[in-house]
Amino acid sequence: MKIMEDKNNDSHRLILERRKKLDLLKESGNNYLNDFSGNISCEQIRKISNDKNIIDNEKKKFVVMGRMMSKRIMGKSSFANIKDSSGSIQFYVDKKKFTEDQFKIFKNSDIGDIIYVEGYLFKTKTNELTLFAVDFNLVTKSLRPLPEKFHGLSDQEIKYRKRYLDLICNKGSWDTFNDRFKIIKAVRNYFDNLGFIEVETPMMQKIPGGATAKPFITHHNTLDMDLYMRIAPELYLKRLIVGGFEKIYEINRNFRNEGVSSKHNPEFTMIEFYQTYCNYSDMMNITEDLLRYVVNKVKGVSLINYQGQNLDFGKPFKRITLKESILEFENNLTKDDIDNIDKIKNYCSKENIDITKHSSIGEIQFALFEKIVEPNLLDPTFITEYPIEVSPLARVNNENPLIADRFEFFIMGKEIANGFSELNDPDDQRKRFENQAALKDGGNDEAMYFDEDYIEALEHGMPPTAGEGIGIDRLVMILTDSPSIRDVLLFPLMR
RNA sequence: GGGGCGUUAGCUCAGCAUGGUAGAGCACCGGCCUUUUAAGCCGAGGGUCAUAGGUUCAAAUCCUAUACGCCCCA
Repeated sequence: MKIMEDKNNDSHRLILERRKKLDLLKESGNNYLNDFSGNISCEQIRKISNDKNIIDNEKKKFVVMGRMMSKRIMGKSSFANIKDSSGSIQFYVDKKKFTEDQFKIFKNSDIGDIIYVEGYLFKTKTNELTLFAVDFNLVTKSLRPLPEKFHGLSDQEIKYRKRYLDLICNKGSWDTFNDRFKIIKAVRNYFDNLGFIEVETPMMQKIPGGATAKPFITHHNTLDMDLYMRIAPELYLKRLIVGGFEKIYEINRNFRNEGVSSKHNPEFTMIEFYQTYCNYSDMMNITEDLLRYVVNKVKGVSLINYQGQNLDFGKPFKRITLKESILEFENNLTKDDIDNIDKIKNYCSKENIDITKHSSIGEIQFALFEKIVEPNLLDPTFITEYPIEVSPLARVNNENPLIADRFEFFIMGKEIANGFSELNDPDDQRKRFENQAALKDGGNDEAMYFDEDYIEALEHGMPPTAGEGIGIDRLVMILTDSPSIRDVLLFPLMR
């Protein structure tokens, strides 16, 4: 671990050097200034500079504020760069044009300081747009040196732990997070435009439901009761459907007490949305339309590249059933084999697929799918016809009682979304919960809890509804070409 | 849980196979420098080589354990 503890001399010396400069500023009452206004962003300046009358016009002065990122002093003339959230611009300091005090402040300023620059625009010999400074001030002293200017910050651990440094130094990281929030905004826009209402449901739940996952447990002192951090908002959102809402969504955090990997963080962001008088097929259409909208909104094109693989969101997404997908990726199995419990078990043991926790054929088919198909689903693909046993909240199919009206959606081998026609038969839901409770008693700590209160809500009548959850972090990974979920979480969990 | 890789100056990295006084660039400090842009030139400072043991006359280097991180597998 390379976390700075300031116990060595070099770090101390660099900070002391800057503290001395801060003391000088304090003496002149010039430290930690506030009350600035009238500044303009670097991006705005670049736009304005297209007007030829602005260049070399000493009467047109602009104020820029931001962080000083580089500094080149050459005796009487100096160049430096200032960066704000919109970009950066070079400024020029002519020693003769500054008072002695002004130049002293400039000379004593360090890379990383927050500064104020006022000046007019001109172009250098190399045609770079530059602000000719007529005034300069140090607004906020930076007491610690920034990482190296050319290579930036590359220590993965410090990038995650001290994200602010990563954001200052690495344009790529900045752009990724900028895109992340554009994506979330585009998703919201999409549903708002369709007349969906954004709602909020509990993060702390007495009974964690809506997914098969291990929850985090916490405790309320005054009430002396244990509570769970939610693993999904699903059962509360469906209570709202019972209550009369017809189109709702929630974008928020879920918490799952599971392993940490490049695809999993204990807290992650999901959107769940529900619409009455719809089925799972409508949800697939919405998903396809939504992704096309978001990709175009954020990237401006429908063809993107993820880790070397081209992904075309413009063409129709593939739709295939779970069993068909197994046959597609495994030539040694026939359609009949998949439905034959002995043959499929035999195959799994040969392929080292762990099915010790599973007994029913549906569970084994699902395990087989996860192992041999899922990692190979590179292009955007819907998988349909999920076994009923692994879909305890989904409506049973009319023709085939062994499958649910459900789909999952994959890109680049990652599960991005899961949606289905909602199970609104309270008696069927009770049986499904009973099965889950039995699994839990049997030692499966990811199985669902029995939620009597939710059954009661269904007994009041939930209109036919379809719903879906989309993993926002994974979607952001795809759209920002990020290999790890930690690259799209501002502050990923670190030990 | 198993395996592989990594941790050296504030930052980016050499050095380690074959043990022998700790290196560079950036940053910082001093000097020179009027259109630079990874500015340049001269000079100076800055290290418990992740931690703890071990082997050895001698360990950043070899061995063991631990911590933290990254990747792969379960």
